[in-house]
Amino acid sequence: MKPRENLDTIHAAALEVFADYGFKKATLEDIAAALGMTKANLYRYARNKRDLYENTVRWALLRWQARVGEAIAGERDVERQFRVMCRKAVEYLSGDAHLSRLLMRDPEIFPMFAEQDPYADINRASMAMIRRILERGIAEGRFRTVDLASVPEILFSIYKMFIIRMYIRTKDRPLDSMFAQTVELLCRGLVLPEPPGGPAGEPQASRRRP
Amino acid sequence: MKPRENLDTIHAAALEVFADYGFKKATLEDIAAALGMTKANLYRYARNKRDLYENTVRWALLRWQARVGEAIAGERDVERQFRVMCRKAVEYLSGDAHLSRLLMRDPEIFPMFAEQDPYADINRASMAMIRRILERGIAEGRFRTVDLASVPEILFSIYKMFIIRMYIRTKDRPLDSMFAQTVELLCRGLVLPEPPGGPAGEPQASRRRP
DNA sequence: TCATTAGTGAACAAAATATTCATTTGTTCA
DNA sequence: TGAACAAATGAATATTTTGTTCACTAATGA
Repeated sequence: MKPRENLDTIHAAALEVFADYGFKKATLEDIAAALGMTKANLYRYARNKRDLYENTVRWALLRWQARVGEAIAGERDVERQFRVMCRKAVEYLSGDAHLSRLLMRDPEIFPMFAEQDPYADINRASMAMIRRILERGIAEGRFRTVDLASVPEILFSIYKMFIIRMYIRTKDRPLDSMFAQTVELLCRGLVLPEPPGGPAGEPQASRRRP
Repeated sequence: MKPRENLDTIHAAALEVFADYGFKKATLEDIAAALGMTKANLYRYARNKRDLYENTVRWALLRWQARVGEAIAGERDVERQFRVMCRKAVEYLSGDAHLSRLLMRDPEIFPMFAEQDPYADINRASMAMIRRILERGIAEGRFRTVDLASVPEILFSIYKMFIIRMYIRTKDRPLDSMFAQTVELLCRGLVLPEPPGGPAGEPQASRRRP
C-alpha cells in the first residue's frame, strides 16, 4: 500500500465533507470515499468521528493562523502590522471556502461563541499575537496605553467582520468599505494622534480624519 | 388545527431542504420540522419520500416555466420574444436559489440528462413553447425555415447556459456577455438577414455584426 | 528476513429513518 | 349543539445507516 505522507490529506478531505454536510449529516464513509479508502482506516487517524471533526477544525484554524502570522511578519511599522493583521485574518477566513462554510454551518461550535470553546487554545494563540502587536505599539510610543484586557474584544471584532462578510456575500454591498471602517475605528482607539518626532519605523501613511 | 391552504407551502419547504442536503441526506423530519409539523403528516401530501421529491421538483419547474411564459407574453416581435425567452429562462433558473441548487446537487435527476427523465412532460411543455415561437417567426417571415426537430437542442442550450452560469458563479467572469453571445449565435441561425419591407411587428433593434 | 505502517472486509450494536395506523384536535355547516 | 370531515399527531415497526471494533492482508523499509 502506498504510505500516506501525513494527516494533511485526511484533514483536507474531512474539512470539505464536513463543510458540505455539517457534522451530523457527514458520514465517515463520505470522507473515506473522498479519500479513496474505507472508513475503518480512518480510525488510525482519530479515535472517533467527533475527534476527527475537532482535529480537522483545529488543523484548519491553525493553518489560518499561520498564514496571518506570515502576512504580518514582513511589516515593520506596528500600525501597518495591526491593520494587515485585521485585514488578512478576515480575508483568509472568508477566502478559505471550506473553513468558512464549516464555521457557518455548525454555529454551535464557532470559536468564541460556543458555551465551552473546544478551540480555546487556538484563540489564545491568536490573542497572544494580537497582544504582541499591542505591546510593541505601546513600547514604541505609537499606541495609546490600552488595557491589554481588550485583546479578546479585538479578536471578537475580527470574527464579527467575518460573519457579516459571509452572510451578506450574496448581495454586492460595498462590504470592503464597511470592513475598512471597522478597522479604522479600532485603529482610532489605538494609534496616538501624531507621533511627535517620528519613531522607530518610517512614517506610515495613516489616514485619519481631523 | 389550522387548515393548510394548499400544497405550495409544503413544496416550498421541501424544495429548500432537498436543495440544502440532496435527496439522500434530506430527511422527512427535516422537512416536517421546517414546516412545524410531524413527518407522519407529510404522507397526506405524497405517497413516499421519492414522490415528495419528484412532486417538489415538478412544482418548481412548472413555476419556472410559468414565469418565463409570462415574461414573453408581452413581447410583440418574435425575435425579441425568442431573446427574452432565452434570457429569462436562464435568469429565473439560476435566480431561484433553491431550484438551481437542487438541480445542481442531484445531477442524476437533472432534466434532459437523466437516463429516463421523470420530468419529460415538463420539458415537452417547454419545447412546445419554443416551437410556438419558431412557428410564429417562420409564419411571419422573420425566421428561416428551420427544422422543428431542432427545438430540443435549443432547450438543451438553455440548460447548458444555466449550468455554466452556476458553476462559474463564484468567479466574477463576464458571464452575461458570454451568455449574450450564445443567444446571439442561436439567433443568427434563426433570424433572416434583413426583413425586406418590415413585417408585422415594429422594427426591433437586432444587433448583428456585418 | 522481520518489524512496522497502511489498509481492508466482515461483523455488530446502536441510532436514524421511512412508513403505517389508531387516535386526537380543530373546522364546517346542518 | 353535534355529526361529518380534514389536519395533524404519537407511538409503533421494519428497514437502513452508520459508528466502531477486530482479526487479517498488503506494502514498505532496514
